[in-house]
Amino acid sequence: MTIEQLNNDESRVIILKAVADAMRLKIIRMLYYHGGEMNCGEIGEQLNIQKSTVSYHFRTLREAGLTTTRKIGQNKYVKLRLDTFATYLPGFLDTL
Amino acid sequence: MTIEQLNNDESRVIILKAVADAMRLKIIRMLYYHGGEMNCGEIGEQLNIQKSTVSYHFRTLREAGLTTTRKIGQNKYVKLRLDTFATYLPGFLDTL
DNA sequence: AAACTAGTTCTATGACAATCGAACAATTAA
DNA sequence: TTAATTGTTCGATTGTCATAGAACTAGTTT
Repeated sequence: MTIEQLNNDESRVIILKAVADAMRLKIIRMLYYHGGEMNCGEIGEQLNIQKSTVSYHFRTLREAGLTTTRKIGQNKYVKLRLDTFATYLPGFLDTL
Repeated sequence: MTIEQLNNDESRVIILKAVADAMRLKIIRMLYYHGGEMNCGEIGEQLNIQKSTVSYHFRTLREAGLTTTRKIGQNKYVKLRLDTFATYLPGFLDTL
């Protein structure tokens, strides 16, 4: 079940909930100001929480359609889906 | 304690959480498309939930700085604070 | 092959959120 | 002054969310 299959309000709520968390805001801000992709570990290091928790937040963002993930070897690279932000939260990233 | 006294991320999370709920999205949409102020009862009627629940959602929106309230006699009128939306969620209302 | 590294999944836990119904307060109408 | 109306607050319930730690998978290094 991906975000695109839900009706408008359901996906909107999922997206907003995904963004409505201090940790995930930090992750989004990092990704945005970094520009491109970031290693999951790289991000996790700066958050000072367990890797299982980091993984949980990445999943939440991915399932909300706010990020994409690419695996290379044992590393995973995450980047923001600017299209989703533009559709549901236009201008939001620039306020961070 | 009002939203303006908190640091940026704290208020951001409160605002986003306030918006990340299906009922409150409906309320916001109603207020936005109606244009001006609306009677609490008027809004509540269309939501099909108990008045105590409606009151709870109004408080959540107000404490997040997303609405203001004005009491006239026994009625209460609510309107959106467009300034808050513009600052934290620019363009968001137009996506609704 | 064995040890190491990067992430995920599972289970448990504590905190917080949404809802309801009942009691309450304040205003207006009869 | 008693009814009715409009909204708030309180207590209880149910559900969801964020976190941690342990066990696990997949890929890498030695």
